[in-house]
Amino acid sequence: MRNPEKTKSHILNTSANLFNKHGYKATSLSDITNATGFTKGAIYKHFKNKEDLEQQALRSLNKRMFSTLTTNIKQATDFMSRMNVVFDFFENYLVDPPFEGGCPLLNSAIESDDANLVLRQQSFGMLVNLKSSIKRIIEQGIKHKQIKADINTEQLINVYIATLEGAVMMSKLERDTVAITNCIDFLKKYNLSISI
Amino acid sequence: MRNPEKTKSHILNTSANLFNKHGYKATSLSDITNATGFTKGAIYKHFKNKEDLEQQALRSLNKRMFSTLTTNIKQATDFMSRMNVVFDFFENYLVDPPFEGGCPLLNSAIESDDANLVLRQQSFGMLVNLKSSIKRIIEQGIKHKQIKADINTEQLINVYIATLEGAVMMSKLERDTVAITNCIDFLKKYNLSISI
DNA sequence: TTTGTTAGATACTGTTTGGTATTTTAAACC
DNA sequence: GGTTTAAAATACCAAACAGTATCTAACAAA
Repeated sequence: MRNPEKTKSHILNTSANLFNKHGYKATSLSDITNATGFTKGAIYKHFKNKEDLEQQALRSLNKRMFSTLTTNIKQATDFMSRMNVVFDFFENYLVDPPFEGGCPLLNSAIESDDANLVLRQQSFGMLVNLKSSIKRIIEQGIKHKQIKADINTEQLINVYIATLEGAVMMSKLERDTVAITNCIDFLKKYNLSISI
Repeated sequence: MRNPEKTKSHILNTSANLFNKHGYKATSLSDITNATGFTKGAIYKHFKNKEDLEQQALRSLNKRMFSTLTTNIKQATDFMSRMNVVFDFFENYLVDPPFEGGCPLLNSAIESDDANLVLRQQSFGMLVNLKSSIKRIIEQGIKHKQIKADINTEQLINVYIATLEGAVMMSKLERDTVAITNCIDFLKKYNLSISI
């Protein structure tokens, strides 16, 4: 009947979705109690305060995001198919979202400001993780002579992420996948141009 | 001594900056009274309620954004220099911001969800405006044989905006202009490749 | 100078917020 | 089966919230 671990993870997952969908500041404790069916007593049993819950929720989103991403990358064998995994991942934010509300990195980055330092650092950490994932793909691609060696790696990483994140924002706003598919097509074409 | 018009525009500008910097939901009326020096009496004299203030503030940001952008575009004479105006505009969000908090389109798009329909429609309208500005630049470029005629206009518009908006998000999060300058360099290089 | 109007200040309201103290109740253990 | 422990519910709190009603004072017109 009673299962504290399950309760905690349920609160964590549900609130993570709410935070990602409606924003951290905009999601109140009563929103969470309504969505989970638990009361404040249960929440404050497992989390120090709302900020603590926000941080753990974002960390949970972070984990979910990179566990699927990295396992899929590992299954791919060359530069092109690995980058396609990344592209599919971003496209899925709108086609078949792993969690509601779009990209947690984008959402937390926009909402976090100097007032919410820890949130800012966490979304910064997510960006660092995403960068290093893509960096590895590019370096492997160069190493195995799948793409040209003279490309500007750091620049390309920034272009990939910026374009994909911006496209998620656009497609979410337009409720239309055209923006994201256009951007991915463009990046794929670019990848062809640097492949050997 | 007393100047109701000036009071209204002062409240509008100050709250627009606060909304754009900290978010619409996160900015309270007392934040606005503190920042403006006026009291709630003054605010509710000029605005129906907080939502009305939010909408008018976003409309003001919208105007500020496109007035500078379109006048600068008009002063440029060919495709390359017109696109450079757009690039400079986005770069300035971080180098010499016309208003604090980054791009109002990006910020309002991320914060707005189904709960705040009017805000959503307004940021959607901003995106439409930005798209049509760039569309005109591209079509003029094709018409005057400054760029190749076989490019996918709609796709390129989406790529431009997505990359620039995403780069603003990244550079703001990293507090470093590398991301935005990298992305702009990349897009400029692409523009060279399609120019005649 | 008086009067009417309105911009803006002040004081107040009901509701919601995050958070706490206390109580109930379910499971674990002896 | 009775006792201990801890999970979760309940009841409460002060502060902050958006919003309103009332009051004051600045300006305009007479």
